[in-house]
Amino acid sequence: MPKIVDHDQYRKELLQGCLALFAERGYGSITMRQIAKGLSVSTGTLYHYFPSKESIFMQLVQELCEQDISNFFAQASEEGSLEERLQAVMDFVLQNIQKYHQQLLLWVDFFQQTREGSEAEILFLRQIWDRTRDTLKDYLQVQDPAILDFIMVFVDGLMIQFIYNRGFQRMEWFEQQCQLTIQMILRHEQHCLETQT
Amino acid sequence: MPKIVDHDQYRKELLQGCLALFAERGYGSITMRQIAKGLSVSTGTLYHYFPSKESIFMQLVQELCEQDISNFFAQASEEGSLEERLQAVMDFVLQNIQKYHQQLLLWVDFFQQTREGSEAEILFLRQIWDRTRDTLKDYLQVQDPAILDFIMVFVDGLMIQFIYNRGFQRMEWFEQQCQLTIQMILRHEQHCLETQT
Amino acid sequence: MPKIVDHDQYRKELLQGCLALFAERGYGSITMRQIAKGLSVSTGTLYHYFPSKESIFMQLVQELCEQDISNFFAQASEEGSLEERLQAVMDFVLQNIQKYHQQLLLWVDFFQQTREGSEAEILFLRQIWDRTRDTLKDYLQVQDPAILDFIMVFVDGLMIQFIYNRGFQRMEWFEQQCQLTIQMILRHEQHCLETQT
Amino acid sequence: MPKIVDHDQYRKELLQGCLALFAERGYGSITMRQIAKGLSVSTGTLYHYFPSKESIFMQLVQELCEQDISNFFAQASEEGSLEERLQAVMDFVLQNIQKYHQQLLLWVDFFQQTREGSEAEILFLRQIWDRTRDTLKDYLQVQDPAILDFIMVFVDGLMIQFIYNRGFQRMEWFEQQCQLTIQMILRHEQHCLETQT
DNA sequence: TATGAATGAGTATTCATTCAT
DNA sequence: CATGAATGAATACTCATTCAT
Repeated sequence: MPKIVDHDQYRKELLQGCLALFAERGYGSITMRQIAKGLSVSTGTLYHYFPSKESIFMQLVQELCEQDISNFFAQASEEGSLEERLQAVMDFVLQNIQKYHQQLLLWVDFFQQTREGSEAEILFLRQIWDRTRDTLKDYLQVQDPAILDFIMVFVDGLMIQFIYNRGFQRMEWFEQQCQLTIQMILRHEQHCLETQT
Repeated sequence: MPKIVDHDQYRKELLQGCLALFAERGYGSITMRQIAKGLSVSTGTLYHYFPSKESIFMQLVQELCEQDISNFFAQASEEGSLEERLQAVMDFVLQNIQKYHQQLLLWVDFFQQTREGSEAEILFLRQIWDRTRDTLKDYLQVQDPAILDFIMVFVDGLMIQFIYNRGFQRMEWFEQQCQLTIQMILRHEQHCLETQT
Repeated sequence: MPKIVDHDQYRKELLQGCLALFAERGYGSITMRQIAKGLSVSTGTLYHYFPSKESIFMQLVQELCEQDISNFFAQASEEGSLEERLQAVMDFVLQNIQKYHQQLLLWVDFFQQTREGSEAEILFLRQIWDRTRDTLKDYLQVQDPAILDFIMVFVDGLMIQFIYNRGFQRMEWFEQQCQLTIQMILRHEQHCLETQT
Repeated sequence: MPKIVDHDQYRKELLQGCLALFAERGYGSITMRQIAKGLSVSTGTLYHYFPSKESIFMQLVQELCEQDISNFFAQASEEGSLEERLQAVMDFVLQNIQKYHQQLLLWVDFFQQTREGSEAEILFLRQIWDRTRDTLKDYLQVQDPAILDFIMVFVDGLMIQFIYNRGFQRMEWFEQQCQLTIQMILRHEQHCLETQT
């Protein structure tokens, strides 16, 4: 009988601990020793659960994404008009803006690091991105893919603002931008309906 | 390798050479040896002009901002309707997407680097953002500041897409997003005019 | 002006120092730190002169082989009968038996290490081997390639004996084996001449 | 994985399994985890039966010698002329070249390992060599001990070639070398008989 | 001024070994 | 007996920086 440890469960716990560490120092800057120390395990143990630093990152991205999606559905009502659902999405983004801003930093850092990297990782991340988009599509029930992409572009742009301004930007500004965008989308949808008939 | 007597002038020339190198490999990944090689000087010479790697980076960011951002909208024609001018802005962005994407990368690197840094740098970048917005405002003659911010958010979001997709995304996708956004803005402006009266 | 060092000359000096270190501990067992320490330089300096541990080994093998050849010709007379020249070869081998035994260990160790290794290294060593054989061929003026291979097989076998017996085998035994082999080869050559006519 | 109660018996079975593993990857390269995996046991179990990696290796060498070497010439027919019997020996060597090449590798590994080791192991291997020579002597009925040693030197040299060339050398080359050597020995014996009378 | 040789702590990763279960 | 999680020192190699020339 081995030491009683739920390998998979413990791996996820370590992953959770990694989020804060990566966010704090960035993918490129943090070392495996620092991660191990931050998690209060040895480097050997770290490698027992993850084959490489890159793997930690990959698994972390996946885990975060899955959490995001389930967190969102735990909070958002599946009912309501398009406007209400757009509002729910934006509310969720604004509530988690701190967290998403960290995630964006992580992603960009990673892309810097693996600039000439193998296609496999890029495709993997691509899939996660696609999954998020599909979830968004199902929730909003918007048919036009361009609108979905537009929303995600907008949210990413918002994060960049958050980075640039490091919290100096007032929260109201973000809310205002969201309202503006929601109105624009609604008007666009309205217009499409009208021109169709 | 020019034999320039003016220390400061030569320093700036070296800095110019660094731009492409940093953009190509990222601050974290490029080594001093690679920079030196890329500039066709020895590491010793590099250290003669810059006290450290971080110093090169900081000076580069500053230099870039000083010369580059102010020219953002210098090219576009001052004539035409709002739609034409929005189109001119988007065309300009798409034409220079490669370049702005590099700058965004540099800035994110900068923020990673100065994560716990002094407020001075943040304010400095803030000023650049404001200047860019003012230029945009003058050009588009749009009164609503939220719209201007929205455009900049959108452009930043577009850059993030460019990073994520590393050229996998077709150019048409970017053009489509721009058209969508232009139409949304025009419709918004139309709506504002109608409700005002 | 750089620090005055003849890069290539110093590299060869380091290489000389490596011979003893490799021979003492084996290619697989010795570490780069130990090599650096043994050469009284830092690991950084070691990597300044050699790109990798494998490269040190490769260059060492080449250097040793070149030295062997030039040492041999410095000693051996180009004149004389086949018997005298065979004798010169065997004398040279026996005189350097200690050294060759170390080299053989090095080679075998290396082959163990790079068992699944890239073809490049194997081809490189192959070339060195071929060069030795060509030199032997020119010296002995023996036309039959099988005889040359036979001599090299015999010498390698002798080294294995030296390893197995670690000097317990008396020197006379080695001399006796050499004489036996020389006589066999001469008799073979004689026979070939007779049957040809 | 048999469930054997006899500790010692099971230990020997594990040892048998180790032979292929060591031969395949070499003492230095194989890890305890790989050995454990290859034997379908856990590392803990491995350490239950053997105190260390080195211990496995040493016990393996001993076990191999005990069972393998004595069977070296058991297969060959006891009838026939000297030529036929030499041919039988060479055929046997060539048939088992793969296996003996592995054993030679193991022994060289052993010598690398025990470079500064106790004399006991060396004497032990010496005995094996002597026993092999005695078996060869009985089989070939050659009186001259130098010839017997010569044959063994030749066979060892052949193995070294096998290692160096890693299968690149065609099998015909080995056969050719064997034929050459047989002819040389026969001619030598002939000569001895002639000069004796 | 300019060079590039030298440094050594630092990097991701491996591995023989231990030990709680 | 058996397991495999845990350890941490060790590995090959890197890199910002220094400094003699």
